Amino acid sequence: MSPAQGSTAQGARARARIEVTAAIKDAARRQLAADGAAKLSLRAVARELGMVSSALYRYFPSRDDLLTALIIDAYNSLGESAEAAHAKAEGAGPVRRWTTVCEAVRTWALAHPHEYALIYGSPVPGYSAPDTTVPAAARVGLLLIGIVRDAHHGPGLGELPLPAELRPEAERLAADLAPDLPPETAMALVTAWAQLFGLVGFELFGQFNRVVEDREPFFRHAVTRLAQGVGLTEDGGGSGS
Amino acid sequence: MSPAQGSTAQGARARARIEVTAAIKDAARRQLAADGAAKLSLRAVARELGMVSSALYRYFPSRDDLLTALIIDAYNSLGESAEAAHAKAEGAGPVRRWTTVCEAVRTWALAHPHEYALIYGSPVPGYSAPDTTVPAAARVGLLLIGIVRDAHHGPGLGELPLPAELRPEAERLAADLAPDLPPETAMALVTAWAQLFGLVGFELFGQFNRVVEDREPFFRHAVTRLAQGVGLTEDGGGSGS
DNA sequence: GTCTATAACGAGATAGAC
DNA sequence: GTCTATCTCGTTATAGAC
Repeated sequence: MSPAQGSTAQGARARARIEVTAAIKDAARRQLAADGAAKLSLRAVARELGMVSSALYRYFPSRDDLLTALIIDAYNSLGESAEAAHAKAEGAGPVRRWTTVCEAVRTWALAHPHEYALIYGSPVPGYSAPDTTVPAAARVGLLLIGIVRDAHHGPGLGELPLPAELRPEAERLAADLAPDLPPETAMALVTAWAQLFGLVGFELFGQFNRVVEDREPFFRHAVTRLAQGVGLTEDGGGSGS
Repeated sequence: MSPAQGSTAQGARARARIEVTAAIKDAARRQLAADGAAKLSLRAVARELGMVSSALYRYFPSRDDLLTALIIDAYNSLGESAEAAHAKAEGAGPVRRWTTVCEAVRTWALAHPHEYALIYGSPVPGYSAPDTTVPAAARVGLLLIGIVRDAHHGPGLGELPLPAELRPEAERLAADLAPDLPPETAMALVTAWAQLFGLVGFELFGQFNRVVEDREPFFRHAVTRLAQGVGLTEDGGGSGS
C-alpha cells in the first residue's frame, strides 16, 4: 500500500510470503491425494516442508482455514479451465459452447480427482465451508447461465414444461440467478447443472466401472442431451423444440 | 451346516455371533457419522462396545472387511427401500413407478446421509471395494431397468437419438444390462441413473444450499423429466414423444 | 512488525510387553 | 485381555532472529 522507500524489502517479504503459502498448499494437496481431506494434518504438512507446525499459523490461522483455501483454489482452478475452454469456443453455437464447458469440467475432474472429491464429494466431517467459498463455487454455474442467456437473447421461447407447484420456486430461482431468463429455463438450468456433476462424479468415483467403457463419447452425448433439456438448439436459438 | 445334536448350542452360538456382528456394525455406523469412513478404526469400535480390539478380528478379519460389510448393508438398505416403494406403486403407470423409485432413493439418502456418502460419495483413501459389493450396488439400477422393460414390452419405440460413434458402446451396454431393450434405451437409462444420483448428491452435499429451497417438488419434476428422457410416457407405453 | 523455533497442553491413537 | 510407554494431533504461549 505505502509506496515508501522500503518497497523493495516489502516486496521481497511479500514475495516470500506468497511462495511459502503456495508451498504449504502444494504439500497439503499432496497429503489430500494420499490420505484424503479428513486426515489433512498441519503437522504433516509442516514436516514435509521442514518447518515446525506452529510456524504454519502465520499463514493459516487454523487447519480449517487451510482446507478452505484448498477448496477455493480447487473451485477457481476448475472455473478457470471451464472459462478458458469456453473462450476458445467463442463464436460457436450454444450447444457446442455448452458441451465444450461440460467436457472441460470432466477433463479437469479426471486430471484432479482428489480436488474434485474435495469440492463435490462427501463433506469433510467436522468442517463447514464458509461463505467465502461461494463466489469461486459459482463460476461454472455462471458460465452455463451465460451460455443459455446468450442463446435466449430474443423473446418468445418457452416449450419447457413447469408444473404449477413448482412455479413459485422457479420464479425465486430465476430472480436469484438470472432475472432475464424465464423461470422454467432457470429451473431447467439448475437441474442440468446437478445432472452434469452426477455424470462426472459417477465416472470419477467408479460407479461406471464395468458399466460404461467408452466414456468420452458417452459423456458428450449425455451433455448434448442436457443442453437440449435447457432449451438450447444447435442453430443458436432457444425456441424450444 | 452340520445338523448334529449340538444344534441348540450351535444355534445359540450362531445367534450370539449374529448379534455381536450387528452391534459391531451399529457402532461402526455411528463412528462413520461422527468422523467419516476414512477414520473408521477397529479400536474405536471396540472401545465403544467395551471389547478389546483383537476380539473384533473374530468377526471382521480387517478394517477393510468391516467397511465392505457396511457398504453392502448400505446398498441393500437403499435397495430394499426402493423396492418396497416400487411394490406399493404396482399397477401405476411407468412414469409414476419411475418417480416413486427415484423419490425413495432421495428419501433414503436424506435419512441416511453418512451411509449415502459411503456408497456414492468420495472413495475412501486406500480402500478398494471388492466385487462382492456389486450385486447389492446393482439393485436400484435393476429396478429402474425393470420399469423401462415393462413399459417397452411391445415393439416399436425408438425416438431416442443415438450418434453413430456411440452405437458400439450402446450395443455392448444393452447386451450387458438388458438384452431385450434397444441400445439407445439402455444408454439413456445409464445416463438417467447417473443424473438421478447427481440430483440427490447435490442436495445432500450442500450444493443446493441458497440455490434450491423447495426441494421436494424440484426433485419430483426433475426425475419426471428423467423418465421422459428414457422414453417413458404417462400412459404406459414407451413409444417416444 | 514479521517470521521461526521451543515448549507445552490435553486428547487421542498405537505397539508391545506382560 | 490389560497396561504402559511412546507416538500423533491442533493449538497456544513465549522467546528470540531479522
